Amino acid sequence: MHDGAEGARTATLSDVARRAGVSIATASKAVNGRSDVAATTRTRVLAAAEELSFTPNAMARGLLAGRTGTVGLLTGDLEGRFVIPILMGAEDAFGAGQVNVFLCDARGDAIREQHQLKALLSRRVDGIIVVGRQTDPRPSLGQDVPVPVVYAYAPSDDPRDVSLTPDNVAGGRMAIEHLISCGRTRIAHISGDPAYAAAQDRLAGARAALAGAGLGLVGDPMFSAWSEHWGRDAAALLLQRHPEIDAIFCGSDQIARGVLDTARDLGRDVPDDLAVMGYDNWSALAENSRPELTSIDANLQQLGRRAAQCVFDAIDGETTGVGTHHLPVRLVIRGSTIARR
Amino acid sequence: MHDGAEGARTATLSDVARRAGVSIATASKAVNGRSDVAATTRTRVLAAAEELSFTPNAMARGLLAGRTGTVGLLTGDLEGRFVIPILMGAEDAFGAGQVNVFLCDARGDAIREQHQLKALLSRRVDGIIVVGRQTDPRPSLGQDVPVPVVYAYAPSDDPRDVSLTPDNVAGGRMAIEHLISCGRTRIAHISGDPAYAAAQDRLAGARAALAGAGLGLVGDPMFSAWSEHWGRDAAALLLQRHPEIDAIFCGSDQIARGVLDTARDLGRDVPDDLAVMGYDNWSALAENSRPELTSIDANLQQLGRRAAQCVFDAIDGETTGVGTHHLPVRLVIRGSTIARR
DNA sequence: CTGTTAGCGCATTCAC
DNA sequence: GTGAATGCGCTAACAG
Repeated sequence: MHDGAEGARTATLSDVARRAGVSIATASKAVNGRSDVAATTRTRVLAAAEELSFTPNAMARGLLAGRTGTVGLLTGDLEGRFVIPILMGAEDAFGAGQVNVFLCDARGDAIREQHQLKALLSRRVDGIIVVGRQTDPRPSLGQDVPVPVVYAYAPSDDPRDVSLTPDNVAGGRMAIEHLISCGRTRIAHISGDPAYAAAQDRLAGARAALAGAGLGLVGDPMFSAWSEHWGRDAAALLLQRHPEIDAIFCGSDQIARGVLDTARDLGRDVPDDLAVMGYDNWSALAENSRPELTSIDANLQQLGRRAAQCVFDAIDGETTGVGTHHLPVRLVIRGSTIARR
Repeated sequence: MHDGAEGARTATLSDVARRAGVSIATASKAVNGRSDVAATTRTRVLAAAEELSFTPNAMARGLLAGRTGTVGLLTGDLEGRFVIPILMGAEDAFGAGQVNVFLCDARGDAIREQHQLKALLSRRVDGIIVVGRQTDPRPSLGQDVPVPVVYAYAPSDDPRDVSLTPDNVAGGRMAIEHLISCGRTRIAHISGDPAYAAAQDRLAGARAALAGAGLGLVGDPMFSAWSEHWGRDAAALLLQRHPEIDAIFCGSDQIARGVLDTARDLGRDVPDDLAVMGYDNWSALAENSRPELTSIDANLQQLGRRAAQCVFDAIDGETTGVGTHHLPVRLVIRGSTIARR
């Protein structure tokens, strides 16, 4: 039980020193494994520390060192599916290096974000990762933040900042190349909100790949919402208008799920008669459909780790190239494009 | 840009004091809004602070105060869908009270958890929330942690600890009561892994509600995995064996999605011919099915806030009752149990 | 090898 | 009202 009012504060180094019968300085050296301490003294100190369950005060340490061993993770919206894997990757990378992470959710509010930033700076974090929920550029925190800042997923709108974002253009290209390699030539595209850079980038990649193969999209790309409902409705319209279609590249797994639903209703066999691709590789959706969904994975956890690495490097003075870095994505093939046998 | 090597360290209070031509003590009082400072002096100090963009060092403050204004969020698995809303709720509740949150993911490893705990204590967090990913009891951190600990979602196995977990028994009861109120009497149950307390608790609640209405479950409850695939397979078997069934209560939304799929294949109309209920109210699934899923919501964000409140109270010495508290859940009615008109 | 001294940045006595 | 002094817990110089 933690002590409420009475004595027993948590032990300090001077408690340990007193109990071991040495000076504070010696105790410090012993605890920190410095070499210039007699072996016998060291064991005595360590024993005392153990008995008092001494834990060094990281704040006092940080005060001296000028570094705190903490970083801030500033996110606009924890709810977003994409933020979590990035968070995990970053926490993982930092955790291995004895760094702890402050989590701040600004809830998409710029004012709140300023408060959080202020709080992080007052905690003297050694660096900050800003995680957005879309791949559209977001406002920079500015150039006068006294610690390194790295933007993940949503790049900063200031090219002087360091930003890491998934390569959606490459993703669109890979998707189409995969479909073509499966022998498909009459390919349509159903995506989400056209205001998203992600939607436009994936389409651009898709178009480039099609053009490279001397092909074009069947019909106009269809944009609306990133939802299953839209996927169903769009597929119904599309398949009615262009029954010759042999593949649909979807802008998200949710949309793809809807497309699968409609294909089933219309008696179109997937993948033999119609190949369907998703995007995001959201396993809860992609691995539970009938058939399972081929998709593009943005390697977000990896992206989080890379962001952490950039912050580390920047803290050590090694400056990562500024600007927006587009990180590679990955094709995950499942039954919706290639029949299982 | 943050300064790499050269001068310009972040300003300290003594910088502010010097610039304002006052002593450190006076500067401190002015900055902290203490009353015993002349108005003119205060404005002068504040101006100086502004010009130097002075940010008080929270560590130095914490060193004096004995409190850090930080708490640890120790989770076994960030991947889990259930921990995120809890995290959000807690972060939200703390954020309002000027507290910052350390996020630690132990990745389900007990050793790692010990390390993380040690790190949090060394950072002198004022309290800790332990978030598990299942509602099964988990090992206690022990009674000798020097700060208050609250367990969220996964309760501690030690009754002397404070634990907050959703009331799955009530959830099961509410589900059945809703189905009965919809006029259903031949109700079956398909759930996930029977080793989960959640599965057993929901079933127990369901049985109690059925018994209260003089009813029983049709067939044996079916257990396997928390997946859509299982939902599809189980429903097929169930509806073949017991075609008279008029409602299926599912242990998760994923399972319910599978059940809906099979119902469609078999030509059973939902909800007229067959009512289907999910559990968890996972909106990505529940709001995108055809029809949309009635489900039980565990109010996890609320649970996170409550956990934060408990930690706050404990820090202030007000001890929340120890033991496991079962927090209320909520019925969310959609088209899978009541036809839209 | 060990202990003494001097701060890290700040809030709090208590004299003036 | 204001400022000099004290110390939170710890580490880095030195001096013994």
